[in-house]
Amino acid sequence: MSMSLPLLTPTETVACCSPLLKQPIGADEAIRIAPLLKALADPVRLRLLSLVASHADQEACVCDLNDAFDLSQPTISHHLKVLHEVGLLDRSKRGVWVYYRVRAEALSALGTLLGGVVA
Amino acid sequence: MSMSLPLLTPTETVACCSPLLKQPIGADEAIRIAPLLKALADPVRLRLLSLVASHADQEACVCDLNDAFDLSQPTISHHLKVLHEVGLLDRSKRGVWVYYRVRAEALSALGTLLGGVVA
DNA sequence: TGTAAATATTGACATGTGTCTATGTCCGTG
DNA sequence: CACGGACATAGACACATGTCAATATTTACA
Repeated sequence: MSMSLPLLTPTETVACCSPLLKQPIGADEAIRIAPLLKALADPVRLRLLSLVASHADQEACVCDLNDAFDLSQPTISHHLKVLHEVGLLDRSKRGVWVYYRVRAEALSALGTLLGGVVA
Repeated sequence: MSMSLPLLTPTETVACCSPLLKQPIGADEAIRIAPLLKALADPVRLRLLSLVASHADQEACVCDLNDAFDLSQPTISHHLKVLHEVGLLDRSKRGVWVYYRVRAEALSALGTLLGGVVA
């Protein structure tokens, strides 16, 4: 957290468009970030995240998600677990149902790292 | 759209897409984007990308990169190939040396997809 | 209490991935 | 032309990952 880099040479300024590109990332930092990207780097999980976020109240129960894929229930459950474990999805149980919700801060932190700008 | 999206590289796909959270991403779209994230989802490749971008002129030759890691030369070559194949690194050979350069648009497109904002 | 529904966990399997050593290819130089 | 250096490719191997069927767990309700 919190690396402030005040003085930039012209070259550095040009290079600057994302924290990743501003300066060499540390080995430990890379090890910490990679699992987040790895969790996202699957088509099913990308769709799951997007589906949950697009759902009413930005949350969805597993029953809704299962129907959206041609995959077994345990497989969906597995993917949700992966996203939850890296902190991209919040999980709350209400009765028999389990609801997942996107942790937008986590996602946008990743986006910022890569240098994106919201349209 | 939907005229013909057959021949889009992963990079092109990301470049034109709305943020992941605004609407459910399509299955085909997810399949094209995931490889980009997968290429990034490795600590060594994250550092490679960052190192290349931080280098003078935003490009680096393999000889420089090899020294920065405690890995064999073929392993580094492999990772660079992965990053190159998804369009995150440009490659140019000059004499005996090969120089890699970050394709910043590709990265920032990904960032935008995830909803990040440059600080 | 017993049964059914919603999720999670387990175990198995095929496939993918990161790494290495060994070898190949391309290029400059003597 | 031959040699050496820079980088890529091939093959091998251990380990991780995505998927499923089977089973367990939790909860509501008759």
